Amino acid sequence: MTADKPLRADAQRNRDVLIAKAREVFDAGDFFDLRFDDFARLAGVGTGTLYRHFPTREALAEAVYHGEVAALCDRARRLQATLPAAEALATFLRGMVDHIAAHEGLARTLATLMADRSGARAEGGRALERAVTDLLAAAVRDGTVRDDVDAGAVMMALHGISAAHDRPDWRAEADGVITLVLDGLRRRRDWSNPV
Amino acid sequence: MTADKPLRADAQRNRDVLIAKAREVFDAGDFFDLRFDDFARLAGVGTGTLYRHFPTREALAEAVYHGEVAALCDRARRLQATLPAAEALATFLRGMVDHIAAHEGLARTLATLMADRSGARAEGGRALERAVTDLLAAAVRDGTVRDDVDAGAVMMALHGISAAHDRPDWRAEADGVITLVLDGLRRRRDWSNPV
DNA sequence: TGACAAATGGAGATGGCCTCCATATTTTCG
DNA sequence: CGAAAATATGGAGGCCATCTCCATTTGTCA
Repeated sequence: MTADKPLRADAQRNRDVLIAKAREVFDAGDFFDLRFDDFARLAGVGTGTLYRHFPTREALAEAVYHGEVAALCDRARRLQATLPAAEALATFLRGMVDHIAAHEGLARTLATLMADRSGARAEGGRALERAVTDLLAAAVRDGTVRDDVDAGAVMMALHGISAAHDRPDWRAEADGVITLVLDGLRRRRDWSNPV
Repeated sequence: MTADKPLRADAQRNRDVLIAKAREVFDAGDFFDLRFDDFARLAGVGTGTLYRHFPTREALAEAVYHGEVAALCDRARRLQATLPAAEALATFLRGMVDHIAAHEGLARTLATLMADRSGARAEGGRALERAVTDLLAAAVRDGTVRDDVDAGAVMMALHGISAAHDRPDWRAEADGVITLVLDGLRRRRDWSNPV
């Protein structure tokens, strides 16, 4: 999938600088006040270079998004390797809310730029869903989480959280949703499914 | 709020034509393939007229959105006046899903255009929430719906539904969510809150 | 009906987006 | 190592969508 061609050293360097600068500007929420050409200057490259690497604003957004997703998946894997399953899941989800809260501008900018028919968005979503599925599966194997709920539900909750960013007290509600989800997932003796 | 100034007759006519044509083009999903000036031609007015009424694509989107919200609120009020409360609520929510399903292009276009800091979006959301609140309150008064859940939860569900439009079998899932919500709202004898 | 106000439309200025290519840098190979 | 080939760079300039401006038309009011 990402096996295109090995980039020349300087090209790779420029590409990385562009993505890093983009994340920075996205996060600050300043991206739409900027001419695309000026963004090139800001990153210290010529416009030609910018356009070769990223033909459109959207392409740039997709690259940033891709990196973000990769980092999150990585984090999920690391947590799963070092913590008990249930704890790994909880830590990951709570961390997700922290992450969204800390990078509101980034989330908003990415959402705006990829609102229209972005294959990358779907692909990233799937990658994240796979990571969550793994976390869940481990917890189910542990016996700490019920086995009749799949990752889709959790993903919808996360999606809802990140989409509702303008709610007055978003943070409290988001934490509430996560608590609800974690609580709901816990395996327990109940009326319909006695353990 | 909308008490600016009475428009001259021809101005009002042009404005209406523009909004109607915009809704049509949005719905077909063709809006982003169009030069803004060409849209003016398509609606049968000069570019000057277009720009006087709607300085930006976003302004046009907000006007369409506003109309859409007004129609939905109207529908809620009409249902509330002619049906038993619980039925009115159910019909409204189901109709909401139908509406979103039938106007996918419109929903997508509006979401794209108003993704960025749109006060109109927030305002429309509040108007819709008020309508749902009224429907709920009536049903609570009837005794057919529990009284410890507010409209916010329902709004989040609707929001999630309209945002997840690209899911493979969106329709089934959406219906599922509505069923879940309606079911959850029904007043009943249960373990924690005996009636 | 006349006079004033409001609205129109489209020609043309403006300025952002993107291409193109002469030059510079990296890599490969003798 | 040095030269040739391959790859990448940057920014001047063309192109075209966006938006403004105003001479003309249309509606309103007395």
